[in-house]
Amino acid sequence: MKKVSRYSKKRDAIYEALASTTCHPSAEWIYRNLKSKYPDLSLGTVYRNLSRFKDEGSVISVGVVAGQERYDSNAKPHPHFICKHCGVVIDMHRFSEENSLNEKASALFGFQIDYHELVFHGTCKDCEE
Amino acid sequence: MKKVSRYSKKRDAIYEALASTTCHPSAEWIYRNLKSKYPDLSLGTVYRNLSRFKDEGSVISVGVVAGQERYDSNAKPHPHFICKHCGVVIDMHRFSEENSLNEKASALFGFQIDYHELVFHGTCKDCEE
DNA sequence: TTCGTTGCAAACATTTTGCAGTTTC
DNA sequence: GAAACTGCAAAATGTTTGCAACGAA
Repeated sequence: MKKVSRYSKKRDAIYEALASTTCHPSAEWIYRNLKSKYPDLSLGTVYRNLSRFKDEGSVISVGVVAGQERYDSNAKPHPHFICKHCGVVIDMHRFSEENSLNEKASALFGFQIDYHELVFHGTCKDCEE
Repeated sequence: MKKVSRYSKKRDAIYEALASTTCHPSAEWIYRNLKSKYPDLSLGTVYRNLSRFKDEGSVISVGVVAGQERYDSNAKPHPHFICKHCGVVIDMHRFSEENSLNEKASALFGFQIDYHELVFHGTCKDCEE
């Protein structure tokens, strides 16, 4: 019953576009980014593949910013910072304060916890003036 | 230039509906909840007032769950748990592990941080079987 | 009477989907 | 050749908005 996966040049390109930026793009950003190289690319294909990546677990969603879902090819959860002015999404890797949060939360509340999201909101350096 | 605020029975009812539940409802949930008591209530009014509450700071957004924005009348940020199966959103008050996260993040990265969101994802007790 | 608030429906923006044609294997 | 994949455009979904009627001060 399982669907066999077949190679697709565009799927590779979509993943590559996502993996080679740190800007946590939206589906539309990826679409515009690839449109010049693949003029017949369709937005539906971008959505379909992003959805597939999420199912596979190779891509995570950073959440919805200004109405658009934003994606991250770094599936290992890590904190993010979102600027309330320009909407930029910035990784906060080295910030590993929260390694044990899941266990603590699980112990306290008894939920079965897969992962957590930690998102800081504020003003980025470019928007400070 | 500032708009004077006038009393509105429906605005009160919308806030009250939000404040008297712990389910972090969507706009549509509030609409359905009030529809029997206010048969001529319109969904646009719910959205308009929720948006107003957010601007005033009396309500915060918990984020978008399954395509719908979810609201919380407890404007003091606190962690949440979201079940990946049924979408229930649960407060995690007593969990205050993260009081100093903002300062730490600010010191490390230099951003001006207003607040953060901490959301755990997993399976709630009802969906475990 | 003024002008903030609402209902309604149309407009909007993002995402999903059906289908026929294309590509991979 | 079978079935996965895609383009396209239509549909679905959640939210916003314009406008005339309504209601609070």
